[in-house]
Amino acid sequence: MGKPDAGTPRERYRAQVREEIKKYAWEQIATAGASALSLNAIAKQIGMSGPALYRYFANRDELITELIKDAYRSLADILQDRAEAGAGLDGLAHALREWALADPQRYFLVYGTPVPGYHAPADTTRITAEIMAVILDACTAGQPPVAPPSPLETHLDDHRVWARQHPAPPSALRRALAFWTRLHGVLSLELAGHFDGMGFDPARLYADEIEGVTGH
Amino acid sequence: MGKPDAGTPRERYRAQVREEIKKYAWEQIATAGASALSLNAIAKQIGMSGPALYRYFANRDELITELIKDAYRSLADILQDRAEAGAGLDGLAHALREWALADPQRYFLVYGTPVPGYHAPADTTRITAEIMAVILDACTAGQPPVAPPSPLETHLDDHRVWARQHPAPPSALRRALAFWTRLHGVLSLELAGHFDGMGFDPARLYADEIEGVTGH
DNA sequence: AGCCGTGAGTTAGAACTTCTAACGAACACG
DNA sequence: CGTGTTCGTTAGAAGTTCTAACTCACGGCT
Repeated sequence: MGKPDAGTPRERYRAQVREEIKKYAWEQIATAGASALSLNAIAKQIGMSGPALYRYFANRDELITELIKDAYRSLADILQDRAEAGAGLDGLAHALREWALADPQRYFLVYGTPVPGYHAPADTTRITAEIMAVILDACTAGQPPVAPPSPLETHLDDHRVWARQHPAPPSALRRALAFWTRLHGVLSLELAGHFDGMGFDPARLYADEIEGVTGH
Repeated sequence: MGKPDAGTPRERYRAQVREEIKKYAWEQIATAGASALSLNAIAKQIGMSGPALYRYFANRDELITELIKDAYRSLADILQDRAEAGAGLDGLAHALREWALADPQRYFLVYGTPVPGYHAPADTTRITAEIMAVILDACTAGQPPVAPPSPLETHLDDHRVWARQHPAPPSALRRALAFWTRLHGVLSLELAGHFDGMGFDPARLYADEIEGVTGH
């Protein structure tokens, strides 16, 4: 007994078509990138003519925003699942890489080049907070703070609005940021193809950066 | 006396118009991103009608490729200049950040989301080799290799096609990669606005990452 | 059971885009 | 002073997003 897919028949049909639209949208994005996404092409694939899609999404941007939200959501879910399964910082890091490699364009939808005017909706900022909380948990669990905080760590401790009540010590704040920025650095360059033809194995560089963050 | 702008009058005029096209193209990219670049709009700004631009660029992609090449070139020039002026690894890092902040969309043109099909022309890979050489120089000059190489460092030493005859020791190879990936990690997240509303100062995080790479 | 309003899908069309084709005119060169 | 290359033009094809107006069928209510 799956979830009863609550709602009126109309609502259920509507949700179903929305999902089908998004399915073809993902296919297009995976093969040609988000900028090449064409509503007309999607409509043709589904079998209805052009403007019909505007019953389901106000415009192209709203569809893309929805896809970005779904991408964020799937990343947050995976990280939360792994964390609940007892994964440490390195487990989360590997989960992140698997998620990214599974669909590079999905990664770029979240962490890639932003459109200058675009402002993320409130939902996504809430999801990033969820992700940050998982990382902060893992960073706090890592090791007790022993050394006196560095200047940057005290700065982070002074401006911890982004940690949202999380009781992580200054060193954990720093490590969470390192986790995010360093892994993103390796990952985004790899996915963008900047390591192509360089000879070395990106996975080993990634693993080494993980060690650097977790403290060997 | 500046360079005489060699060539026939036709060639000089042609080069001049090409530059004007690129100028307006950069303006559009800076304000709306590369995906919003419109050849028609550029033509209108210059004062000629649409298809005239196709005398100067075969198509939209060729114009963008040209802009990417210019962006790469300007970054390489800046880093080489700073290196010749005696800048160390930290000097190069700050130059990189200044270059990125001066025009975020230019940075994304080089290091941002790639179009799945796109393959960089041979020119740009030569320019990346130039950039890598400058960084490797600075990494080698840093400090003598004392400790035995880590597993990753020996791996990099075994696959040093990307270093192109550069006599950098394994530790310098590792540091060059850290320079690239870690600084790109912080920088790209900052430019993409992912730090917005988080409270802390990205410049301090960047400076701290520099210290991590240079070895305090 | 039957009405009937809401919402889905249609076509037409406006305003864009890139890019090709054919034409005229201006310019540099022999 | 011709002459040919090249530049810029207009026309138009094929694509895009998105609006407007119309039909029609489905689902809820009496």
